[in-house]
Amino acid sequence: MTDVRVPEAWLDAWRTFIVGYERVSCRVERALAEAGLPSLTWYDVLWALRRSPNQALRMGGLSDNVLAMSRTGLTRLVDRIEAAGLVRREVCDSDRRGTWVVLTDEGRHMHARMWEVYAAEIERVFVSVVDCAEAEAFRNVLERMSEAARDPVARDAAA
Amino acid sequence: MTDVRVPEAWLDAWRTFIVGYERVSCRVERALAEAGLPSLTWYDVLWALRRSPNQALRMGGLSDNVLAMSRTGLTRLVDRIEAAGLVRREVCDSDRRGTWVVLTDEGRHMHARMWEVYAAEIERVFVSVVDCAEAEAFRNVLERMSEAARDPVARDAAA
DNA sequence: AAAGATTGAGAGGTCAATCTTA
DNA sequence: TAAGATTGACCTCTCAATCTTT
Repeated sequence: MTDVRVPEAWLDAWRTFIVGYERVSCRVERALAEAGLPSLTWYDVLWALRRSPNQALRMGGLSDNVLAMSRTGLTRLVDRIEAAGLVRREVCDSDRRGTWVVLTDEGRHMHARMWEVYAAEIERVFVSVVDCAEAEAFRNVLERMSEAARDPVARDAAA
Repeated sequence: MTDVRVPEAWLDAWRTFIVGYERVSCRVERALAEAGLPSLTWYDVLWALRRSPNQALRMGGLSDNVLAMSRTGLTRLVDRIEAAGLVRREVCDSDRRGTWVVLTDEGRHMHARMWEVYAAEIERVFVSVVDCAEAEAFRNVLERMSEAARDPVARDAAA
């Protein structure tokens, strides 16, 4: 169960990380659902577009922003979001292989409504229980973890 | 984009949290897959059983341990893990409505093999980049967040 | 009637193969 | 031939309905 490479103190923190993420993200999803709004997956797409130059991105660019989703999955996701009228696809003139995904007015409005709910939850589960110095230390730790997770998985590292 | 309720410093930390979790969990999944081992979902089940009194739990008890999965989803998941020979189901004598899920020897062995790989990744992305005091502060923050996320979503809070 | 668990139908995801344009 | 994006087949998860036992 234990292992010399992962001392108990770090292991406890790791478990709390996994469980904490689950609890917190489930809570946000629940709040959105109860408000009759789409899920966080949709939010990620709307957010990525909202902050882009012309509130538009090509599928590839969108894929870079929406983690935890394959390119294929993103195609299906955009299909649904487009069917809901929140984005529209446009052919890319400079490179006709590409497709632009453009945020519509409805999409902008939906993003705002979702942010209302999302922000309220972030306030409750994070801002209200963590002071500024703690938030900074938290961010700092997570940035190092992200960085350490970036490089390729080391196979036969000992060889 | 910004909101008075969520100051920029906290919002940055929140984004790093979401992205960091994704990166880190993807890396662990990748390491398991490349070692030809099952996913973290299976690990959670094996781990919960491994640490239980008789290395056995009823479906309900298992469901409490395996977050991020509905009761129904757990039934299907256990179907597959059982088909792989890592657990077996047994009727519960004291309450014949219930089902025991029992860890097999193969299951114990698989858990150990998976932990090898999992621990190596935890070491790389967490232990090696965070000191003990930081890990403790990290755990502390996440525990407060978990706690804040626990109570029911507040509807009509202002009413 | 309620609790423990499973099943059928459907939503959403992935991989490999495909289509189109560069 | 390679790159951008989509499609087909398949896998996994969820909700509502169901079956069995209390």
